[in-house]
Amino acid sequence: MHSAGFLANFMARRFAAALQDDMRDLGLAPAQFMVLAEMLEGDGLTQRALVDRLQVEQATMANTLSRMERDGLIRRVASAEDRRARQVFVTEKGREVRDAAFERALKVNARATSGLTEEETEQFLDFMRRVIAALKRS
Amino acid sequence: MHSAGFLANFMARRFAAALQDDMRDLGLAPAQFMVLAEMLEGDGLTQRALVDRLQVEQATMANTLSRMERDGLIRRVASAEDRRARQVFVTEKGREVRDAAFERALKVNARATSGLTEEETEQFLDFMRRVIAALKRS
DNA sequence: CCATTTTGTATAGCGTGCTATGTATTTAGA
DNA sequence: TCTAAATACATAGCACGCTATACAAAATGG
Repeated sequence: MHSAGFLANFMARRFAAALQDDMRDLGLAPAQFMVLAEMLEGDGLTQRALVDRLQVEQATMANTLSRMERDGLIRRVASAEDRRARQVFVTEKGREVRDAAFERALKVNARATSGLTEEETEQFLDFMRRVIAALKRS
Repeated sequence: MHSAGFLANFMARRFAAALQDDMRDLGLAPAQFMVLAEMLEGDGLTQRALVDRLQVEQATMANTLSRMERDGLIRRVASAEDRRARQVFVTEKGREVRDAAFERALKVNARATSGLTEEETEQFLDFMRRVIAALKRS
């Protein structure tokens, strides 16, 4: 019925919509949650480090961080070692929101794969990784 | 390493990037290609019909069609039977661009699944459909 | 037949992604 | 050392997705 590309796009939009719905009351958008989640085990990361981990372009991250700073979820502090860089710190509000959001994100993932067995879910993740690898730019 | 949601998002972006790269010279963006492809077997569809087929919101489609009309890929004509509706027709330029784009889209899909066997690819598509179904709004 | 509801589009406003570009700082190399 | 390259970030501008809203036309129900 539909191509792999179409399904991939549609599935990603369903994931984002589910996350957005579940986090609506927290005032947290999907990409913003990813940033907070990435700093669960320590903040103070530079924008560059977040770009590497979350696999988005530098400009995309800069804009997402601007919105998060505007909303009081993070603070950006000029780095002492490298004056070009700015370290990102999660605010108290950011931490509170993250805790609630994290559980909901786990549930979305669980719900998404609720129609798959454990083994199928593993295969599914593996397939996605292989497709991503195959699409790496030449 | 990454959740299903993260991988789904990343994979969809890789698909879109691959399509965009390959169609850059045609001046055709991914969502625009989908519209043209959907009308391969006959145009004159209303915006509503395209929304149903391509599974995006009505407002998203309206905006995409506006850009396509601006770029001379389609024409929108007020419907005779229903004066609310506008039928979408592919222009000559749209048809030319579509023919070239279609082959490239097939190649992107082929490349994406080149690391999977035929059977794995079938499983992969099935998994995505099941995940999409599981994420349907309640 | 007329009022209400439904349907088809358009628009505003926003988040997220991208490329391209500019600027400052740091690093490397001649 | 001093210039050139690389690096970190910001900004502009665009595509595309969404929700919310408005409006006109069609369909429905009393």
